[in-house]
Amino acid sequence: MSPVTQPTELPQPGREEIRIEQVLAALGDPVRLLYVRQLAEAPPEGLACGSVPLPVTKSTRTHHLRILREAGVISMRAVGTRRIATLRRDDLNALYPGLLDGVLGAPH
Amino acid sequence: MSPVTQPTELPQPGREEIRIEQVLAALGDPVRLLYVRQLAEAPPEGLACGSVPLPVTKSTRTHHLRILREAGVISMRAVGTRRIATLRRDDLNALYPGLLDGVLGAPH
DNA sequence: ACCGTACTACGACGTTCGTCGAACTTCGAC
DNA sequence: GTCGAAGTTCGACGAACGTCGTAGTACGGT
Repeated sequence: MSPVTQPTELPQPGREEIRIEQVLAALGDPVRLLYVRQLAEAPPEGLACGSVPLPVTKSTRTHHLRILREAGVISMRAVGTRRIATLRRDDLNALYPGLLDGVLGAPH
Repeated sequence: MSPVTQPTELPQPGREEIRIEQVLAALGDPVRLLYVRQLAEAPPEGLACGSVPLPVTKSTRTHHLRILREAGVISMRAVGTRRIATLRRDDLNALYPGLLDGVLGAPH
């Protein structure tokens, strides 16, 4: 069979579908903000989801990552059994210039 | 007696007490974001709370304004029976440069 | 003194949210 | 083929949230 490496991109909103309320609500949770902060300091081509330490269980982590993804804050692609996450910097900067830097620059 | 005009400032966090999670969560609600957007387009010296149209009742409005105030997003002072609200632009810009503009510049 | 306006306080309610554990899927390695 | 590692899904639970109506406070005007 031709098990060609699929698109592997998990469903996410296009740039024009991103809504500011959802982005802000997604970033408003301490666990998710912690995740985004660590993701922002990672190499440009992303990070395995599980490699970021979080004070919650696996299933709760999945829940939070989904909210970030559906809000348009992060992108996830499947690589083997892993998920690689990246910050959607370009989209966020284009839509809300300054927002991301303002959030990431806040007192840790 | 000396009914000197009191401080009239309602309790709010000092600049150094403002927490980014609270700010983002406060701005993440549609009703509150609507309020902040209208407040941002108002004259620099603020707006009477009740003069901003919102699709909720009085008591719900009070609730939301308190959340915005306690998060450090707005400032309120009493003038007669009215409350005048102002955006804490200086504090927010100093703490999270770019954030406020990013949020306010978002598609209406 | 009275009344109306502007707002706050207090329950109460239904809904959403964050959390978890257990069961399941998928993939890679041996 | 079997095992383990990485994630997801599915209830379930308590806590927090958004909403409302009623009652109460505080101030200004007449």
